[in-house]
Amino acid sequence: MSQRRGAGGLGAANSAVIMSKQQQEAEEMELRRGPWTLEEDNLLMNYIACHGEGRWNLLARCSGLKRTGKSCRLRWLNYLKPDIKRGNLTPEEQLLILELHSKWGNRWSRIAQHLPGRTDNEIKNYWRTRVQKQARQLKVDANSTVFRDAVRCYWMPRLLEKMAAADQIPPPLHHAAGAMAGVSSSPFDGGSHLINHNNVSSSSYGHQIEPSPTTSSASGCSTAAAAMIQPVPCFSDQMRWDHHQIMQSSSGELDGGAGVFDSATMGSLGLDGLDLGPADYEYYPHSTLLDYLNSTCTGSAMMMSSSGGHGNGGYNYCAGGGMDGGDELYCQAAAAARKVGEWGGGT
DNA sequence: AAATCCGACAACCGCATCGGA
DNA sequence: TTCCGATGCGGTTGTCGGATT
Repeated sequence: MSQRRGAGGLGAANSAVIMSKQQQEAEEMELRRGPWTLEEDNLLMNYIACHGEGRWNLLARCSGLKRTGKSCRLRWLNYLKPDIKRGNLTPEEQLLILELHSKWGNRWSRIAQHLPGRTDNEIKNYWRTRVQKQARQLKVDANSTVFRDAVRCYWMPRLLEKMAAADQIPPPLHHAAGAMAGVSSSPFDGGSHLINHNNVSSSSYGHQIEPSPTTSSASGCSTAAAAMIQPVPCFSDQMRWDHHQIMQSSSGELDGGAGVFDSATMGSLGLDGLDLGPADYEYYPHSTLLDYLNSTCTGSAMMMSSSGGHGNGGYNYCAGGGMDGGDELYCQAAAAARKVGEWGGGT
């Protein structure tokens, strides 16, 4: 790393002629680069404990650290700060990231503001290593409509499923929880009345959510979902609204381009990134994201294979039949609405 | 057991923005 | 108004450790 850093990020043409200010500083002061040592961490923490955050260049000069102010700031914000949350991202956090990214794009710091204890760097890495990997394997652009909708209609519901499962909602009900992310019979009721029959009060997100008239067992969503919703008002409404738009659109807004994905890709995908446990397979006729995409592309055949039974999966959103071209990519709405009706007792 | 591959993460870079002189 | 330093942001890459061959 340090070798590359030694050459800096300068273009080859410039590097021989122009020396950046930072490089000059580095050479003059023999600034350290690369991984931080324990001693450096201690120095930084002690200095901040005494003087507080901020004025990073001053800190760098006065603390005895042979680092740039930038480097000190980054080390503190991304690693040493006491409220940094460690460990894997929870399904709730993943879901939030997916949703917020669909809203804001690569505004990592903005997204991070809604995930307490998580840094923009961590979120960015998650996106690149998990989400973009899926897109690469599917041979679609991560920012494409196709992929975004696949994420929304396939990935998000499963994350919601996991959250619901964590709340110990029985399978038929947590199917409905999954469906909540994908569809609704109206933009704002989201089928949320279908779940949380267990009246669970705990939240794996780490903060307690007071039951409200809209999140109670009578009409609310799962508590985990509710917890997730808290930091971002309109989150669930936006999601449901998006799907309402999908449902309302008979022609679909996709312009195709996805086609049917090849079997090699399909075989390579598995459940990468989704982190589902073995028990989850029982309920998912679409075991992969690619599966989902293919099903939306190939129209009725796959979709209808599951249209008959309870408990055989809630993600065959395709209404099937009567679609052509790009429409086939976008067929989850009607069937899903019916599924929601089934799981929810057809109310 | 060794070599290679790959995913995850930490860290750096350049550029943009902000605020004070 | 302009300049300049400080800070923040997003993109990129090196390193490390575990998995696979």
